[in-house]
Amino acid sequence: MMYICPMHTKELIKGTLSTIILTLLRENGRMYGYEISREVKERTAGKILIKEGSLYPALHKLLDEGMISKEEVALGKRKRIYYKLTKPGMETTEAQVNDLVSFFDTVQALILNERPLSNA
Amino acid sequence: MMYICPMHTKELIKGTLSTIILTLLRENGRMYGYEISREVKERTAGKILIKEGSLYPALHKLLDEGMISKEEVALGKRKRIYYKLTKPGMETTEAQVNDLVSFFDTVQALILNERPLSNA
DNA sequence: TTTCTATGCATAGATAAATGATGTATATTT
DNA sequence: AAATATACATCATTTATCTATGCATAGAAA
Repeated sequence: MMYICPMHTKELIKGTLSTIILTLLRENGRMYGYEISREVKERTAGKILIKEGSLYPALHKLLDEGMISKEEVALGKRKRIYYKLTKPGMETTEAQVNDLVSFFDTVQALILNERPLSNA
Repeated sequence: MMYICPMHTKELIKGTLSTIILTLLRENGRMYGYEISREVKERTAGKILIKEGSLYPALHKLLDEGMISKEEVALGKRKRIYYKLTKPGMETTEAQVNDLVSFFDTVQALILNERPLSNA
């Protein structure tokens, strides 16, 4: 059986991943990487699949930038790394969400040819 | 005076440009590059600015892929290159718009925490 | 008339984000 | 016992966009 993959979601549109991660952390308090990827898959009905090769580097980058902090937890012999937002991270999350939604609105208005109200 | 540039629109989120070009061509029949960049700037109130270094390579790629055709027009001593959609280009435009809007919806639902109706 | 701005296309090199592929390991289910 | 799920990691590749630069004509302003 073949899975028809939408073009734009094949490669996550660049710029959305960090915002997705940040908002999930804001919502859930703390999460670990694998958990994030599961939740995104579940809540988007499999439409968005974050690859490990994208997720872990993105988390490391957010950590380097001071947006999130980490806490390692032992799981028997395995480890799990929980992340949560820092204070700067909370502000950045807010800004990024506004920015992204605004961008989506702008592009949608353009491609769906929704003219400004003044022309309606 | 300083211009505060939104993060995500600084670099056009990758994946949106070709869709923008295609929809404008569908709407206007035929357009040339410079005209496309002007119209995008005008209709987005300057929020989206397509750079020449992005626009012309994108047009050439769409041409190579057979999505658009070109027609060179002499303007005195200058030239202007008009593009219009091919038949495959029309179908692709439709598909890309649906795909992009769907992706936007999915991401927005995720980051704005709009749960599926079944959970409401 | 000179100069600045707008029009118009083009390309080479840099950047960066996401992916694919691969690796290691433990835990759980079948 | 084998397959699948959990859990993190990294390297090399891809590719879309940007920056910077270039050339050239047209029109407006000074």
